[in-house]
Amino acid sequence: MAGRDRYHHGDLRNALLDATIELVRERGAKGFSVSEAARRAGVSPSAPYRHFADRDAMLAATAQHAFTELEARFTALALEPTLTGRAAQIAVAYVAFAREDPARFEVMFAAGIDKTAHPELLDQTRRVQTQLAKALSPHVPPAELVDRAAELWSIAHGVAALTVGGNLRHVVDPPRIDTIAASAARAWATGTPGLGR
Amino acid sequence: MAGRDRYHHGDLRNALLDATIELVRERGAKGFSVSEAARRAGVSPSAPYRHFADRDAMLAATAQHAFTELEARFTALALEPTLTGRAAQIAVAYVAFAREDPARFEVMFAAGIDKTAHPELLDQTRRVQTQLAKALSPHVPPAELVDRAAELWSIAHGVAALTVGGNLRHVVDPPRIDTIAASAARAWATGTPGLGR
DNA sequence: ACTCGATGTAATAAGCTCTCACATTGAGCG
DNA sequence: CGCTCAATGTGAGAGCTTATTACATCGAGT
Repeated sequence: MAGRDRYHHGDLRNALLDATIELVRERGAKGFSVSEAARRAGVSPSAPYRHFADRDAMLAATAQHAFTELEARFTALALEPTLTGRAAQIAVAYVAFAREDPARFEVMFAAGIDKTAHPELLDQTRRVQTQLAKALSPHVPPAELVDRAAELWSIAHGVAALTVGGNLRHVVDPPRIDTIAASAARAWATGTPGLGR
Repeated sequence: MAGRDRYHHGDLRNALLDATIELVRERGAKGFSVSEAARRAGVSPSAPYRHFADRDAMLAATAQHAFTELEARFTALALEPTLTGRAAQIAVAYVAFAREDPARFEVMFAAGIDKTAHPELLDQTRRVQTQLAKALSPHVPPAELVDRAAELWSIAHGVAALTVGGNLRHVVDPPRIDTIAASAARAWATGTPGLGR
């Protein structure tokens, strides 16, 4: 509770981050505004600027939080033993992550944030790549790991991005999306030369 | 030439579309503004509203133009005979299209346009899907065509989106992107059960 | 008790989207 | 040849937004 109507909010930064993702859910990244987030947190329009450099920084901080959630999702997977099993498992988990909360995914990849201006986000993309490489490592020659991980990421990301972007809407209906992700990943793993199973 | 300083521009709609894509190239979709586009076309800030319902409609019209360019790119392909050949060829062409002019790709997929509010764009997505299905049709059982085409699109789109979004920047360097696209598509085609080559 | 850094406010400049009444123009018709 | 009308462009303005600046308030330590 922490008594309302106090001059100092107490946890404004987090309140603003909550308001941000909520706003993106309601109106998309385009519809997000610093002012409205401040309004919802019950502070003046200039208060957020004590905690974030600018509008983009608020979205970037939200994106970073989303990236750590994705990271956790991956580490929580009980990886299957085979390459095809893992590939499908990872792709399905990635797509599920995106579809559960499209706003999260939008902030990470389609909010127009310049990642070179927010190095912490570049770091997060490296971590994703690293996690995928680690999952593949038992089944892929070390020299190919980077490329194979990028390929798997691309497959999962492609299904996720096209889906949440509404580009497959009149082509594949939602329940079948998981099937598409699993099937594509499985075929990729099966056809990947060099090794696997 | 068509004499300057005339009250009526003569081809304002097209001039605005040119200004739009140019602006997106310079500043991203987020940085695009109706006012600036009008300024560049040499008309008042309200003139564009005679040709487009709102800001989104300008971006949507630009996106539609981009979709027709992609369509043309596909029809111009001299398709290879094998499934793996075609898959790689299509994926590489798609990624090349995205990388040649990332602004075009951004407007199509990451400008935050609500495609359900612009049915002509939904149509365009269906046409992409259809073109891919047609390319795969000789090698894939009809019952699977829709899903397989969506899978190939996802693979190509994943590589393209991650790349132009800067998410693979510190992982895979640009020249190798084509390799990734071709390799992923080839593996997918090779491992796709049911048929192929 | 006092001070000081952190956090919030008020006021404001500048820019944007979109609307509405009005101006200008060219094309077709009598 | 002259008129009218629909299309196209302008000007002014309402209401929003981002971001800055000077000022206010508060709590944690000394």
